[in-house]
Amino acid sequence: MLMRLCIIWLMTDLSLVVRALDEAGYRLTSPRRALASIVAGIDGPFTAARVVDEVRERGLHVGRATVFRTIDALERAGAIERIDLPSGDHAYVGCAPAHHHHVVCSACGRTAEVADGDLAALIGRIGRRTGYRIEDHRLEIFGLCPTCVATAMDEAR
Amino acid sequence: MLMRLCIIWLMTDLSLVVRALDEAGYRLTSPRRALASIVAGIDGPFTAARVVDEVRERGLHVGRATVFRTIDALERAGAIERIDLPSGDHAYVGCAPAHHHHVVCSACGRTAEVADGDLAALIGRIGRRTGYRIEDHRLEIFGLCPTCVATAMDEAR
DNA sequence: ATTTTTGCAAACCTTTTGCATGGAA
DNA sequence: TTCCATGCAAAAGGTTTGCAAAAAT
Repeated sequence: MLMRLCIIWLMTDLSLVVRALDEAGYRLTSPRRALASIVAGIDGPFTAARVVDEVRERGLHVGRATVFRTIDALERAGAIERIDLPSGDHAYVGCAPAHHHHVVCSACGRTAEVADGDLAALIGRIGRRTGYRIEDHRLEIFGLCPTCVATAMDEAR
Repeated sequence: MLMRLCIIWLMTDLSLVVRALDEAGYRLTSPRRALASIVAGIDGPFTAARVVDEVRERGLHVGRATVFRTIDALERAGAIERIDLPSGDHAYVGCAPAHHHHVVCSACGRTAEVADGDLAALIGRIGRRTGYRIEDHRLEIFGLCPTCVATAMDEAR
């Protein structure tokens, strides 16, 4: 079992999510508030299916289409950002105004910071070398956090 | 002159794809050869749907399932690599044996390969700093290729 | 009052799977 | 001859859309 480690942005805060929707001109309806709350309460990357499940588990009256439409609205509003998991699934992460990169182990929840300066320099160098005017990039890292490495070693014995 | 150069290039690429399949222990069937030819002939990233279209346009007798199974085989054999476009579509690009990354032009789809040296150093540094045992990584870069930058400038007058 | 949003269901699109047949090694 | 691979069709997911009713502004 390979555990995943992804670079994500700062954890989501409910009020930030709602405000982003509001400021982007979206009406603040109760389904949207409910979904904002769900999204803000999920730690780490989440899929649309995960949100749909959460809706069902909480016994909320929110349709599947509304989940997708709201996720779309949240993305347009800049409250969440889509990432692509190695499995190919589309996932989303909350995103705060400041772009501080974190490393998070989705298994145990431990986080570590990644210095962004090096990556920015690397991207800049690549742009210069290839002649491309680079507008966006994604870096995904996969591996084992220290604790999980130890656990894996124990289990392998 | 230019045409001949093109043909030679395509054939070389095709043989690489077929050889990769062979060396990975896959049987060389005629559907696989046909699909290898299609994949080798596509310039830039391609989706499974694109391959299915190409099969239909050439009037080939190859089922949809075989397209997906062969793309999977090609990926396992290391002949192609999956990238995720900003649109969320799954696409594939042909790739040389060595580990590397691509820069994808968001306007025309041209790709350029990126030397991995610096990134490997960066990943190593992240691993050392965070204590994570990093097992894999993916870097995708999007921007405008030199040609499209020029075009954009022209259009902006 | 006007415009947006919602839930529902059905449509759509991509990808996978079961199975009998056909082909490669 | 022995598996592996194929085509077909059906299923399985994931996402979008049409529409009338409901809610926000």
